Amino acid sequence: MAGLKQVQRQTGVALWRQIADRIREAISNGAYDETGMVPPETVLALQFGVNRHTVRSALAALAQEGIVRAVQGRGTLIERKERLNFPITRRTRFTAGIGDQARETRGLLLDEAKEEASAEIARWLGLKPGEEVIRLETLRQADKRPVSRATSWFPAKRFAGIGKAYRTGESITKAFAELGLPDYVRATTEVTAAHASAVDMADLELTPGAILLIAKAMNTDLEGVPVQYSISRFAADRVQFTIEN
Amino acid sequence: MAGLKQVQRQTGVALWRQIADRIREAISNGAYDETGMVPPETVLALQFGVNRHTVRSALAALAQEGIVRAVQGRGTLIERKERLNFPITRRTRFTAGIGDQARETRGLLLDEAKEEASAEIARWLGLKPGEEVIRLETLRQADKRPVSRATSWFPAKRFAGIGKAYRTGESITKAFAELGLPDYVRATTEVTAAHASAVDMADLELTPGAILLIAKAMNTDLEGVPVQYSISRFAADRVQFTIEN
DNA sequence: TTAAAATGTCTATTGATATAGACAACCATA
DNA sequence: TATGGTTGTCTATATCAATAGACATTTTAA
Repeated sequence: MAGLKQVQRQTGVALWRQIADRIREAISNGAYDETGMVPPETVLALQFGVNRHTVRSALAALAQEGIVRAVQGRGTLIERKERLNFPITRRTRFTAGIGDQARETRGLLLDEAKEEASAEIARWLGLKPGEEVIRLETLRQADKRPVSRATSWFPAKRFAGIGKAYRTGESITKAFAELGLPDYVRATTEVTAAHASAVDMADLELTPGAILLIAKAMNTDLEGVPVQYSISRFAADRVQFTIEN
Repeated sequence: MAGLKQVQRQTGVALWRQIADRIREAISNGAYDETGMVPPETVLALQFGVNRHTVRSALAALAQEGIVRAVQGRGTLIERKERLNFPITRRTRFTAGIGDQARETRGLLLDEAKEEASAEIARWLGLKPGEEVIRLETLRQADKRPVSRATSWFPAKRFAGIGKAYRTGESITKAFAELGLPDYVRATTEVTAAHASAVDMADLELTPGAILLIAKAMNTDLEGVPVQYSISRFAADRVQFTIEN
């Protein structure tokens, strides 16, 4: 552990940020579960091969995120540690998927717009380019913590009023049900990862350099007719996807 | 586009690296396919709200990676653009999954060891902790470019000699076949994303700050008996996963 | 009560990052 | 062949990132 060069210099990523990222991940993976504390600053400095002040910068950033809390004389305590699991199945649903992993889940409608389908959206929804679609911008939370930002498109003709339905039910499943679609299935999911954009960073309360897990998904009704195409961005250090075959 | 603050200051990630990451992604997404060139430095500087010299640092980094090539008087040409698609299905296979997306695929055995199963590995493989397993460290390439680094565990009793079989066949599927297992299926896949470690960075020829897509997978034989547990790390800007339900 | 161990604060110095401006070198084309 | 557009190079300056050392403050436990 100590000998391994875990951080690199002159790469455009400050050492304190590389170290903060590694510690955040170690906490997520339960590396410090025995003590509930991060190792002392001097020990970390030795492990990473940097000055103690550099480690302090990293810990300050994590404290800013609310992940750790330093107590003079005692050490640096771990405040929060979470990684939600999302099953991706033929019947993938956000709220049901979280299940008992959170006490309270919410879905907030940030924006709603009716627009003409781009070539890509039209292809996914089986429409002609230019046909009307409704776009919803939603933010999903688990226990008041933002988990994902999603952009969804629906055929406007079939799902007029889905924005209002989502706002009251706070869930796509409920909104569909209210509009006369009791059931739907996941057809395809594409998963990628990327750095967060500035807006996603703000909505998901992330720090720069943070990673997003991105799921592009298409849902159909039971006849196989596309009903929704969505691009969901998840804070990568808070979730994992599970695919059961 | 121009008004959007796409980069942030004083975050521990240098502006030139943030810009390099965004341009690399834009190239991957085909944003500059019309011209085959990156916009002029002065235009990019305006778009990102930074000095032209900062953009030049970003482009120099991308040139170092072999993604672009600057030509004095003409502009900055796009050299390489790639994003492989990996279908994750009940019959997920690396080589077959790449299909015609690459001319040549290889699988190199970096290391092989017989060890006692940890609690986690034992759980995944349905063994008792301490039972012997074989661990393979492999590097998979497509057209000479590294695509993924994988660590795999196999029950040692059943698959003695799998290291040698992999070395000759350069594929898990072939190695299984040689050891008398003609077919196997993917049981579960867990997908996460994280920053690359120093060793993965070296093996996958990545730059710091780079993102990994991580797939933890368990394969079984047709009777449902676990035959392999693996942790594969993919360079996130070179691949995407597709899940068909 | 004391000592050890931990975090907090301050000063100083060096190198990397970012901005700014000016001009050279090169390419395509009107 | 002249011109506009583009990348390449140089100098200068200000700020951030990282190291180094010293010492204060707080907690825990001997």
